Amino acid sequence: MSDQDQQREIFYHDPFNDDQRTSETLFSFFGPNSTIRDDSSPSNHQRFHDYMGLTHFLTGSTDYNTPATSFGYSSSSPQLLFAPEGDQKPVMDTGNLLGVTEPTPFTPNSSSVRSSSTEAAEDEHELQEGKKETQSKDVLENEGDGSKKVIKQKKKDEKKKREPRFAFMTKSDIDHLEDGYRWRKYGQKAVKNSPYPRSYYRCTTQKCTVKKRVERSYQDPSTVITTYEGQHNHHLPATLRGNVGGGMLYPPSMMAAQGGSSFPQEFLAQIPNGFYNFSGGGSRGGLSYQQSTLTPIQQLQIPDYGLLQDMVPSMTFKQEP
DNA sequence: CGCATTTGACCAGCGC
DNA sequence: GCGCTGGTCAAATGCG
Repeated sequence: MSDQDQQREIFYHDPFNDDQRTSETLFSFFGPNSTIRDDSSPSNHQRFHDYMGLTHFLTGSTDYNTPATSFGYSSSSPQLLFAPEGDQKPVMDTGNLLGVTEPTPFTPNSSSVRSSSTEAAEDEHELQEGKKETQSKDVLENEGDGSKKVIKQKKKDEKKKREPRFAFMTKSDIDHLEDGYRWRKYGQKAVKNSPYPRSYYRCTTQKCTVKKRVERSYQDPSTVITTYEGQHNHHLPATLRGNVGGGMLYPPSMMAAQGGSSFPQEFLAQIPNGFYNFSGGGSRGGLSYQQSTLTPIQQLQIPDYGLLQDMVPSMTFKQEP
């Protein structure tokens, strides 16, 4: 994979609006001039409303499964690389917040544009998902040739199913960021053209099929790319390392948000002046999590929030049958 | 002892 | 058809 490919991996853009939007501040409510807290601005209300669309897309509208539970609680910054599923793949990516500047034009149904490793990997992953399930089914059910066609069709059908999935990038020394859930590592693979392996995790909660992949960007080793797949069908583990809901894992400034059901708003409100890099962290041992420090990521280029306005409704539509 | 991690093997999809 | 690749499995191992 070329460097270009690697870069593509982390900056998909709105397929419909790249040519219409200003290049200055995308995702402006996270930006340096963020006014998300300014309730006096009607436009901000609108922005907020739209963000909730995004949130619901990500979470399937389950409060306990907000993106915040995935990245807000981590010890690193939520630089959202929004990777919705579906053929259109309108991936809004703030991955280029990390110093990548040129927006990548997105053409719906354009496999060439989609051919990032992340995207491809996700597709691959999804295929594997269907594969794995059908694998056993094949063994159990496919005794004769007659059923092969049925199995194939099954695979096709399953291929269409996509778990809600999103990715984000964080600046962190820690590969596997705490997010409040318990994960079991079930695999690790070397990543092509990268010295850093990709790790595969599965939620340890029974009947929860959520998975995540964690890999470090070889271009920026300080950047961790985390991809979540699926939605938790449970709340945060009650006794996670001695902390209810893993609450102690997060900086006090984030605590208010965690307890509430309307976390996304509060979570966002907790992030003043754009994306931040939560450095510091804590001990896995239990209560010894120290308060994270916040350091702004200077090289951020915040995407135009207008992207969201146009993207979210359709994405929400796609994701919530 | 129970649980998590490691790691080599395996499988299927894809491109050539 | 073959090789490459990503994703998963599962036995072995480590750890508290």
